[in-house]
Amino acid sequence: MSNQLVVLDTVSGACCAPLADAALDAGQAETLAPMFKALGDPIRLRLLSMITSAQGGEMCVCDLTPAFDVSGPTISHHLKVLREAGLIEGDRRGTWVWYRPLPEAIRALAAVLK
Amino acid sequence: MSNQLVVLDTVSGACCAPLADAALDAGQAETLAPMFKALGDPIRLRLLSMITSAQGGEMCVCDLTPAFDVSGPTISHHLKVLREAGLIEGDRRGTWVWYRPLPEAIRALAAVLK
DNA sequence: CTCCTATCTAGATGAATTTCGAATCAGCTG
DNA sequence: CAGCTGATTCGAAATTCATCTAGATAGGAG
Repeated sequence: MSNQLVVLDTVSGACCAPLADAALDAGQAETLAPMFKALGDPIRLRLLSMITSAQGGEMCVCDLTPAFDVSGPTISHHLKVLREAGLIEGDRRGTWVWYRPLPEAIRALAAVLK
Repeated sequence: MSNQLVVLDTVSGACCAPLADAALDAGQAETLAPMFKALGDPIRLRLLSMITSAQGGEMCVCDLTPAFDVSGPTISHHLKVLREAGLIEGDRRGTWVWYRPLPEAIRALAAVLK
């Protein structure tokens, strides 16, 4: 049941002390960096903000794609990056795919910064 | 006196509403993404955490470099990325260069995430 | 002034990223 | 089943990135 490599507690969303309190060790940095990296693109940042602020708590790809000047496959790629970073999750419901945020992960990032 | 393109208020550290409150516009995303991108590397994340948690509020490059397995120029490069992202600043004092965090910028990122 | 140390800059290289069009897959509808 | 629409995957091109070595620059010590 226990996981020996828990760095990000998916229940509490906790991971590490705030930056100002203690330096991250290499393992914590390896866990957190890919999450920040996923936010390091303007399209992905807007995608996450649209999904996170959506009323109903989730958003259809069909509503995300037309908000950008890039192709559908490119949006799909960026959503995959956010998904693999553990920041969002999505599921198909019939014709459409809906994405919602994973708030514990986002909270963990916020906690490290402050 | 007023600046028409202020996205990040360097006095208050404010920038944008939390992700959950409103979607970022393209301009805000273009401003914030490079800052998150700078955090998207494990070495840079550790550098920032070491600098930010340093007692005295600043840290010498000579104490940062030996904590990593990469060459001096590589550390110098990563410090430059953090500097250009507006997350840290540094100055030479005699032989050594000292870096300290820019807390308004870090607070702005934290505010967006929560 | 000359040497030594700390840091940064320049240039090169291999790996990763962004993006697209084409092809594929999932599920509806007639 | 055949055809349509939404979304993802695939493969390729252009760009960016992390890292190194070598060399430059800044400042202190003899």
